[in-house]
Amino acid sequence: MKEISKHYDPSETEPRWLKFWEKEGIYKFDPRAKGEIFSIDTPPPYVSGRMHVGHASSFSQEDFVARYQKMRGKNIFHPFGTDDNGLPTERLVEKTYNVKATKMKRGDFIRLCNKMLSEMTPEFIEDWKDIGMSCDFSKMYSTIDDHSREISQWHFIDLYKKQRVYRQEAPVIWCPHCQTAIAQADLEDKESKTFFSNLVFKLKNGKGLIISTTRPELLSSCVAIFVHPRDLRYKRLVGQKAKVPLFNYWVEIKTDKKVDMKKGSGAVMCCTFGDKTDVEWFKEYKLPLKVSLDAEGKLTKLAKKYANLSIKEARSRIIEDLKTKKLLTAQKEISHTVNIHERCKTEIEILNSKQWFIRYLDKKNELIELGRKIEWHPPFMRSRYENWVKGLSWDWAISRQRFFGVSFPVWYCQKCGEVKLAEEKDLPVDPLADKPKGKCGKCGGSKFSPEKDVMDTWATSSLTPQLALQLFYGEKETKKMIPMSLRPQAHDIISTWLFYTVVRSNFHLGKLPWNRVMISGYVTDPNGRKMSKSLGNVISPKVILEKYGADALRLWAAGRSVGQDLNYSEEEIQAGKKFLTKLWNVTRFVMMNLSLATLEKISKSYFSQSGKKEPNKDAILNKVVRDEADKWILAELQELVDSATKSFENYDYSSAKLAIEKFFWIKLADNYIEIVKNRLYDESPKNKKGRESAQFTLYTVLLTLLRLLAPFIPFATEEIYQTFFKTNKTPKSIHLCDWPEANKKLADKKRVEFGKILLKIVGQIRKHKAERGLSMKTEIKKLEIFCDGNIRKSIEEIEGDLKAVGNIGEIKFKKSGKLRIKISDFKA
RNA sequence: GGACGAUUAGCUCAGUUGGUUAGAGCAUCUGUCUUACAAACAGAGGGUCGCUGGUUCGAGUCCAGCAUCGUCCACCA
Repeated sequence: MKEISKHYDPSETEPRWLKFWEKEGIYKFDPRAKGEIFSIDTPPPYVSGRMHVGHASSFSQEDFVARYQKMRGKNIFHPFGTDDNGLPTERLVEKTYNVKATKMKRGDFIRLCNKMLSEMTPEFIEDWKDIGMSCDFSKMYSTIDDHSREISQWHFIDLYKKQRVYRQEAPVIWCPHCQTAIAQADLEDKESKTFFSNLVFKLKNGKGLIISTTRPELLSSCVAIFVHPRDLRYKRLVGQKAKVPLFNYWVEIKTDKKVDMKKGSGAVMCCTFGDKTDVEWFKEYKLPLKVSLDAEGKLTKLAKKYANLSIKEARSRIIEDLKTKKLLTAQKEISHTVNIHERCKTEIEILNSKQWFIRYLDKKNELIELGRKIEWHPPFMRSRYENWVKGLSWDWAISRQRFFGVSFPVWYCQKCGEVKLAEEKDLPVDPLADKPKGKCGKCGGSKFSPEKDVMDTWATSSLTPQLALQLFYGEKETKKMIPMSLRPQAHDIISTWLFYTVVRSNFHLGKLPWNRVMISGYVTDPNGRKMSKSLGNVISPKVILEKYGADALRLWAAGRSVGQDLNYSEEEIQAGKKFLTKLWNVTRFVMMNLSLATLEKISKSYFSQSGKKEPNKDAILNKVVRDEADKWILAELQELVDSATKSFENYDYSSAKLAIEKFFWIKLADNYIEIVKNRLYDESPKNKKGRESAQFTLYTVLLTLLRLLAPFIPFATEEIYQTFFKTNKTPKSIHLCDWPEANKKLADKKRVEFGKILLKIVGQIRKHKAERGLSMKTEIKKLEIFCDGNIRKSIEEIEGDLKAVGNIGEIKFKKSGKLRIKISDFKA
């Protein structure tokens, strides 16, 4: 027998098994392997710094499912990729190298992005390996590599042909900091303080009309004034004109129901563009376009003396001038919510510009219907999706005036402006470097200008099913593999990644991208607050891994039901580590009491010739297991297998974990082992059969338990399996073993019920001793049990075990309907 | 303003279709070296299940309303 330490040391075992799994290709995907395919659309994490603890928990949860399904005999497609194109990478590059993309040559900047990624990515991925993800890391995609660019461009062309994508000059949401158009989904809310100012617009008769606004800097963009049609105060003014202060031109007073009579003076100026309502009015009333803001968020020539000022500067200068000219009657500080760009937290503007859009507003109902066809775990997350789709009011703007992204496979004819698409066989293309083939289809022109914009990162990441599948499959087979089995992801990107993927899959293939989704919650700090750098409450998974190991981290992640937020608690992770120590000690106990020869003998009968099949149940039943206590724990085990399987089938890993843990600690460690201890210690010939029964039982229980635990704690279970259970006839890794099946012959409700009685008696003996401050070893001379005939019969069968566990001299039975015990005396 | 979730022991959470005395871990207290484990074990204390009504023989569980917290969305003049 190998010497084994008292404590389980993850820092020693985990790296060792990581290497082993990689070397043996345990998680490699083989499209031709046996078994129904279970495919997972793994979220490609964004390469920016290190893994977040939120990642660690949600990826662990995904991995529980993957490992379970693998043990169920499915052929698991569990790919891995990274998301790295777009603004966050650009911002990180700018920060890391202290450069500015807009001030550099485009090519130099892109080279810098690629350089940083190639340096960062390998280390970044290590974190995912370290937490024990069972992904096939041998083939990976990145959303900016040639593979992804080709697929993304191909799908753009597909959309173009299907007339789902269009280019149009229109008001778009614009980030002045990133200097690009962005999508509705890229917005966040921010509460901010500002001044609500009352401005005087002079009427023809010399009187003043009060307009309340928070955006006086947009005055030169004012194109109309609106009042409510039923507002009696202004009824006579409708159709008249008013003079824009400082800029002294006339705008018409119009009516619209969207005006809130109670807000400010009840009269509002419409600027192109201050907000979304302005856009609606602009379109509805065909108002003129007056652009007073440029791409950088500075005022244009239209603003005359305020040109080139920033919004903030212009605002205060205009306020000053209005004051001087007595055109400002009041100003009060208010707090309002503004939209900011999620990536850089800058307040957004609305600018008119030419952009590519994916048209989906006409498909809202269909998209809601599709959402209803997906199996949601947990189900209530679906309403978030529906809510989002119902609230959509802009088509999806997919062009970005940035640099590090997938380019559009598009040129424009210099003569007539017609779009010239790249040919599919040439993909991926860089229109800035490559030239289109042939002449303009419309006018026959042969000179073209490239599209400089790049695609929104979601336009590529919404194709992850295709990106992942095409690493292993051709185009046709990929189509067949969709819908995939599962999309796991966090709830904060339901309105982006999840929604966009549904959109793309529907437009390209006319079907769902996956059959079910599993939505994970957030990780918050111990006080339930979201972790963020500004709060300084971010916990790095690296620190947890070093201190407690991946298994402990995973156990913690398994502790919250799907979709629920998880607050970080070091105590809970410690509890996970304690569980591992306990598991280790139970294993040591079992192994100390099984000689190698016995192990071999039992192992032979346990595994059939094929080396992988189910245990020989009849052998267990008829030949080896004979004691009641053994049959009891085996009956409990069957119940556990049954309930854990049901939970996993329902994607309810946390219930499975709870049940397994409870069985392990309470039933097995605290009670069963205590009960059979003496039977194991007694090596006398007359106890041979009793001893073997216990040995066989312990072996069976432990190996079954290990397999149940393998999805949660892949490292510790592998260590134990490899050290004690693996033979040349068994699978080379526990992660290639079958998931245990409940054995109906061993399952026995009556024995489970009897177990409760047994535990009650043992509990009362322990309580008796504890209350008197006695050692558990103290001998009890006589134990009287008051019970009915049936129970007496069962107890008599385990009399030996019971005497041993309580160190009881003699057991007497008294007839009684209600179970109780009497401990008459004991020796000190 | 809308949608969704949460509210159960000091703390973190379980609690299946309504059914005996509402469970676990951590923390607290008492005891125990017991040939797996003192980083352990045994035992104990601790809860008006957010509030108010309703349905029911029976409600932590179902229904209605309210409150507090969280998330997403809308509002942004």
